[in-house]
Amino acid sequence: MTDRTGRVFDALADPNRRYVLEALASRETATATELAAELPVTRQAVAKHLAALNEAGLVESQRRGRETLYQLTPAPLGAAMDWMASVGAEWDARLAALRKHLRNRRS
Amino acid sequence: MTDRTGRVFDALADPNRRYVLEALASRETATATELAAELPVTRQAVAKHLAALNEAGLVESQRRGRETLYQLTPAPLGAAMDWMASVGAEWDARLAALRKHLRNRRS
DNA sequence: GTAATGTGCAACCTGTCGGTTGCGTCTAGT
DNA sequence: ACTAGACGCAACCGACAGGTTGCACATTAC
Repeated sequence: MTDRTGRVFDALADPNRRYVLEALASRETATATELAAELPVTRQAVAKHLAALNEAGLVESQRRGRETLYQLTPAPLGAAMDWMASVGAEWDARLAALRKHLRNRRS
Repeated sequence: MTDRTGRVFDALADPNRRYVLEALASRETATATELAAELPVTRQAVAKHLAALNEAGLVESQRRGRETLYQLTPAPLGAAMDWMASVGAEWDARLAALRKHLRNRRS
């Protein structure tokens, strides 16, 4: 798996970061101060989270005047989902093989 | 989102833990000492990771004699994927609406 | 021009996480 | 019975992540 996918999971591991993603998903765009108003942490904490999300490629920033707007970029979610799906699928295949094997032995 | 999904992301955030999952996906079953042999850490470290994975519902343990076998339980991955899919989908919908709005304004 | 608003940066604190070491226990082999 | 292998538990440690405070800088409003 690529290292980028690792950073996605790392970004998703924090509850506040997940809330930020949900908020951005329903909002088109938002500033750090706006998001901080809905969370029990300071603006700087939110700014750090946004930096982490940006590092993971989940968010893009765009400065307009004195405020910087953040916007969701959900593409890396796909790669992460692919990894999970592959792990699950491989295991499912093993399980199916095992079941078949047991059925054959029993008969 | 349920708190259980949060623990899944938390579990997936560590590279060694992801390696353990991959190993279990290709192996049906494995012990902590076996897995530790393939990783640059001690058995106890792997045991802690397996405990975390178990806490997240991604792994089940089963003691047989003097060794405990670990086995993948990929079900919680589904819930985590659902969360990601919903965030991505909501954003996609917003983006589509924005595109339509822009196209209407331009015409 | 000046005050207010919004940011970014840096230092600092604290808890937790990943990891190790040490030890006691249980099971399997001989 | 005794030794070796596999565990679990607990204490300990270093590093880093999340958070706060303080401050300087840029941009808007009056």
